[in-house]
Amino acid sequence: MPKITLPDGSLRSYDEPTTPAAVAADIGPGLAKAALGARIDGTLCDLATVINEDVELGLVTAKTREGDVDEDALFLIRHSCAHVMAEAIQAVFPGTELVYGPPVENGFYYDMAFPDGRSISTEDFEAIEAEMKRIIKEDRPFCRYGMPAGDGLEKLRSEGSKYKVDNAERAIEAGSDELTWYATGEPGKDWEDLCRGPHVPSTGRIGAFKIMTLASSYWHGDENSDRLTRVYGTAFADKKQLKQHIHRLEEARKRDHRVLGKQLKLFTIDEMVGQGLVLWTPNGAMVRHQLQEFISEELTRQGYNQVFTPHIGKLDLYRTSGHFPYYQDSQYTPIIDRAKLHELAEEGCSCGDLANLMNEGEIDGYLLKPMNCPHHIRIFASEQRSYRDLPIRLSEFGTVYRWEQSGEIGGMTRVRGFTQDDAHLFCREDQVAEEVQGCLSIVKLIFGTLGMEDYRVRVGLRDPDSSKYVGDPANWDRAEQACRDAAATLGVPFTEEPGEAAFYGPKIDFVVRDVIGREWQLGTVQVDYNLPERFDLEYIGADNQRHRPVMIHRAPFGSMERFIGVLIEHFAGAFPCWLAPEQVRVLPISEKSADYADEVLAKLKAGGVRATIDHGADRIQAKVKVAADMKVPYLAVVGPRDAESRMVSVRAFGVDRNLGEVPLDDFVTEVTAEMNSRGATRLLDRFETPSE
RNA sequence: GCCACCGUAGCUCAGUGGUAGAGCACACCCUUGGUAAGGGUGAGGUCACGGGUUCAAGUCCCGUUGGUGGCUCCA
Repeated sequence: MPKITLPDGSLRSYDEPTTPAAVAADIGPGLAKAALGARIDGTLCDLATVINEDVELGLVTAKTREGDVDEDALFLIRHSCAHVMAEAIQAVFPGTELVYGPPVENGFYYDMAFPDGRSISTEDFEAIEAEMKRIIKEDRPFCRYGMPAGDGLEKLRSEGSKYKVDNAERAIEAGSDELTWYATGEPGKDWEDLCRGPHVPSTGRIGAFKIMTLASSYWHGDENSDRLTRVYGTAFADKKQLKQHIHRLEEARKRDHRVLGKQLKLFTIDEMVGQGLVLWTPNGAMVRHQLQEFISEELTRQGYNQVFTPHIGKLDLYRTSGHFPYYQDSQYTPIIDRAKLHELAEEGCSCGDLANLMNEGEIDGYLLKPMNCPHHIRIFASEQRSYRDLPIRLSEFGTVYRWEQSGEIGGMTRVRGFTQDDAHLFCREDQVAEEVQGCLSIVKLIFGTLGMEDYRVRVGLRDPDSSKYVGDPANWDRAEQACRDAAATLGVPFTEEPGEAAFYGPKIDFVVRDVIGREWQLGTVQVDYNLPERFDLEYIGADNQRHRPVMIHRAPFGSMERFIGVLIEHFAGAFPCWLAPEQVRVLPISEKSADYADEVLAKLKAGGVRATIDHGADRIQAKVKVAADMKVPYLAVVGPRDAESRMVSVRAFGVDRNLGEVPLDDFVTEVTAEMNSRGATRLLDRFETPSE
């Protein structure tokens, strides 16, 4: 006699076991028709799930009662669409083995193994989609049936799919005593897939779908295992939502930093120079310069000392730090003396021998630095240090080089040479908490000034069951607490992730999303008990004994490349005035105002404003359009009227009208004030502007 | 590195085996116009690179290189 509580609090009683579908039908035919699935005590289920006890029941429809897209509905639709796609692909490519097909953010995928020699191309999408449409039109029910684990495994083995057997074995290992299948139609007759569900009631409920792209993947994510083909698709409740999704992808593309980087001439990447090596063109270099200046000023205020170190260092340095032996795969190969190479070649030394000689330290060479810390450590070690000197905070915009796999490189977010906003703090154990805290205050300030609130924070803690960590557990506890406390002060969501600490210390990471939804790690703050040990660092304590300092690595914005890449997207290329490469463009109405326009330009430049002038023969409409294309924050339009009254007519990026006339001197003063205050005061505040 | 797609003028792109195109940008001329593109003329290409098939290749095939999406990895 199940009693069912609905989301509005109302109660329905049944004399015998029922299903969400039946409850929906009781409530009304509209709901029965719209329901795609159910939430039973919060768990997403099929509409056909039998209810034989008291539960809280919610029915899943395409839209929530507030009218938003229901994420659970999308999950059901996409998961179901993955089945339909798999069936269609098997129909078009007989012999294809299925591996795993889950819904993911923005869609779904299905990993599959094509029969020998067959491969799928985007040209096949049309045929597959046609087959999918046919299956959807047939509106076949998704029918679930189960079997005891042993019998189910037997069935799968007899069918001969090693991947599905593997999936089942994993499910059983995880504690399932039953395996379930979903047939698209009649079990035993129609297509089916091992699946725990849930699904929409029938194929016809998949409103709109599209196969998006192909990728390769590895079985279990292991590159030494089978290579699989991954087919990505997406599905929505209706065509309109699908269309909106595709439109959003197109819009996102417009603010992609790679597109804007070209359009606004911020940077270029030249295949002649090398993959993943960013050339900062003047506009981008100016943005970077302004940002570095901002960061540097704050670091000075916080007691950091700036240093400069070279781009290479001896191999032995990185043997000591551990970078060379442990992270060889992601380094450029070492630089070895030419004469030495000739000599070895004459002795018949092979490449393998050479690698061994380097690994064993028999020959030395130089490494393009993969990290800045060893250099900074040697600066610390260059003098005897007293406890009174600590903390010592050495900062550098330090350029490092890493060998990333070619398929990974892209734009400014993943590159092979990049400049970190790096610093290393050397402190006493009792100073760790305060120093970690200090590292975060700059993050707050800079993210705050830039209006970047959309980031998340991960606190990486040690895995309590592992012994791989170096350092004293009591110190670890304190350092972990310091990281937690510091993260809490940021006022953004943070997660604690046990097991995610480095072996040498706990850390705090900052993660942001780019315009196409990919997550990127920006900065990090890491406590390190390992390197001071490896380099035998010490200071003299108040007790006149030698002590080991603790190191903190911190690069809160990660790299200038990645950070500015993300920043370009954050502002959609429209930088605030203080960061913009070109802050003001002077636009004379005609040649008659050329002299006055030149005077305006000269005054702006004298005030330190990055201003240009457009003396072209175009009409003012064209000049405004061209300046808007470059997203110049302020336009100073000057014509005979302005010259007469010694004013400029102001127009601001993003405001589609002439804001009005401002006396020339006021204009210069206010733009300068805006620049110098990094946007704390704005010229725009002078006008009544419509809210953006 | 793996899979798929792509690389044509400075930029964005059209061109599906038969004499390389458009818009914007650029140069010159006309226009001197008050807030998101006035008009004309012109210059600009080893169709990423290397090989092959063909009477004929931007177009088809192979290789290389670079880009994009994804996988994997990430101090």
